[in-house]
Amino acid sequence: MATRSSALEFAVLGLLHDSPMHGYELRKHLNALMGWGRVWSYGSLYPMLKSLTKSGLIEASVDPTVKRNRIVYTLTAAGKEYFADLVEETGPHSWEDGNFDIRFAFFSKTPTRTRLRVLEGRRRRLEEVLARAEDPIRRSTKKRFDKYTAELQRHGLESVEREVQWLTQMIEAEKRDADASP
Amino acid sequence: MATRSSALEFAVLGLLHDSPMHGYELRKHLNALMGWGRVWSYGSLYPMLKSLTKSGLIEASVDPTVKRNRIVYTLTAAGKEYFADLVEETGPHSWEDGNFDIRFAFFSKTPTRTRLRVLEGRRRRLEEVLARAEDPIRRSTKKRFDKYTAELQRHGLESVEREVQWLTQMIEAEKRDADASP
DNA sequence: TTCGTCATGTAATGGGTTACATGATTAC
DNA sequence: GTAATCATGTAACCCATTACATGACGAA
Repeated sequence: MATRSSALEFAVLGLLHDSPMHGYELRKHLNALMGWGRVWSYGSLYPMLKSLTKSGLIEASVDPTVKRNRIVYTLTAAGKEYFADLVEETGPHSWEDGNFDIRFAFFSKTPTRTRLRVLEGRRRRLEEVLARAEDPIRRSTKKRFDKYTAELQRHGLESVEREVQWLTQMIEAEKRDADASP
Repeated sequence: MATRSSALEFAVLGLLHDSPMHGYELRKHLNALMGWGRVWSYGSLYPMLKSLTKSGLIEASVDPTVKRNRIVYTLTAAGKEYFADLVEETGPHSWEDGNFDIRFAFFSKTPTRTRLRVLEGRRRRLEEVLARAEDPIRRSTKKRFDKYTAELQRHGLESVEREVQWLTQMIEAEKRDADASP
């Protein structure tokens, strides 16, 4: 049974799902995947690889084809199982809020049903944010904001609205796909 | 001389700049200010208030008008000075990247020149992100992404582009204001 | 031969959260 | 009288970063 794991752990397992890699390579892929935001340092990556090895989710081996000091990590059967469990997690207090981007990045390894749960869950929570912000009771009692604070608020809500729209598109696409294929 | 402080510290000082408050109240304002994202817990707020008190940047006092167990904090002269220093910080390795939102939230307490530096700095960094992403050399050597990863990438870049546009608007508004007033 | 980048790691620190503990006050 | 919210705090943990340290390999 998989319980809340860190973003990095999830990403490492997800990447190793495709093919074995060594740490340095892994980090490059990691940062390419997430691009703009989110950059992980070696100071967190290498200890994570050690810890995952110790718990048997990945396996370390030295690549014999190169002289270089490379330690290649492979996902074990237990690791695959664990990752599959993580991917299914969508409970209300799950870690999906702050790590939606990573979850989305590994949607190709996520069952369609779970994909929909994740997308709809996020949309629901964002809509709650919008509802709270537009609540007339709150608005009237709320302290007056200065020019910049108000603009920050407006811009933030606009971003949230846009993401809701995007999520809706993604959800519709998922549903079309689900209908099209058995 | 003020060096890198935490987001919470900055926000607390900024809020107390307006008026004295007690912890509970402070947290509500904090979370209203940032709204959607960023929520701080008491577990970080109260220790921060203690530490700021110890370093003399804020002053604790018991509100005599209420029986309630309230400790009201006031920004000291040293605290004002320190905050002013923090607000000026815009160096390349400053903390402005991950905390742009908070800096923006307190723009009304930031000199116009510094405001422009912060806005333009952020725009420049975001434009670098776009440039890297659109670099044809990188694009050709880059590993093929699956459907979802590609969409994540696309959506991320779109958001960045939109923020660049927004920043440009903000910058223009600042310049207009600067021209209009002495 | 020197510079960039590949490659792996550790120790100290940071900036928080979670869960817990306590109790007063207000609204129903 | 009881539930919600006001109000303050602490201890343990978490997930990461920063700065440092080491060294091999390839290209100019």
